[in-house]
Amino acid sequence: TATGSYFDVDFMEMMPNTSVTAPMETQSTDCNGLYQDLTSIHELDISTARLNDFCTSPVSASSGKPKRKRVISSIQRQAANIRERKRMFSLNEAFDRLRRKVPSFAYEKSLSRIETLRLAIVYISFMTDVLENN
DNA sequence: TAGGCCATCTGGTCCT
DNA sequence: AGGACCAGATGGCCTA
Repeated sequence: TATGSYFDVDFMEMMPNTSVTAPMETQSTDCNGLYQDLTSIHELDISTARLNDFCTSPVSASSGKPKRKRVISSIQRQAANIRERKRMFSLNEAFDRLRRKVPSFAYEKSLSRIETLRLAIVYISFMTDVLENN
């Protein structure tokens, strides 16, 4: 395939409980309006990739000069989406590991990400105090 | 029903 | 050139 071995990984297999929604109007939909599984992207023919139109963004943040938008095909966009999902998945794994290290009541519902971070800060501060006072 | 949380998409920027 | 990272936008789900 034109997309290489990266797409041999079926990411959705790694996240069986992840609900896949199609909130954006730009997402692919099938004839029933259902979300098209992006993991089948490796089956797409690269020759069908459509380049986005060129256009200019207002101003480059670094140079201040008008800058051309990066051209990205729909195939590349889908690949970037998959990479982003994978990145967020590893971020959530890290949150889960942190959650397990932070004291909480077992009967409580799982800490949210922001709660986990805040509790971790408090916990680390507490443990630091304990160490310094011994 | 409003608000919090989350998953996902997207485009911009940085880095290799 | 392309991947990683990031922040904003959007929509779904859940709970008070």
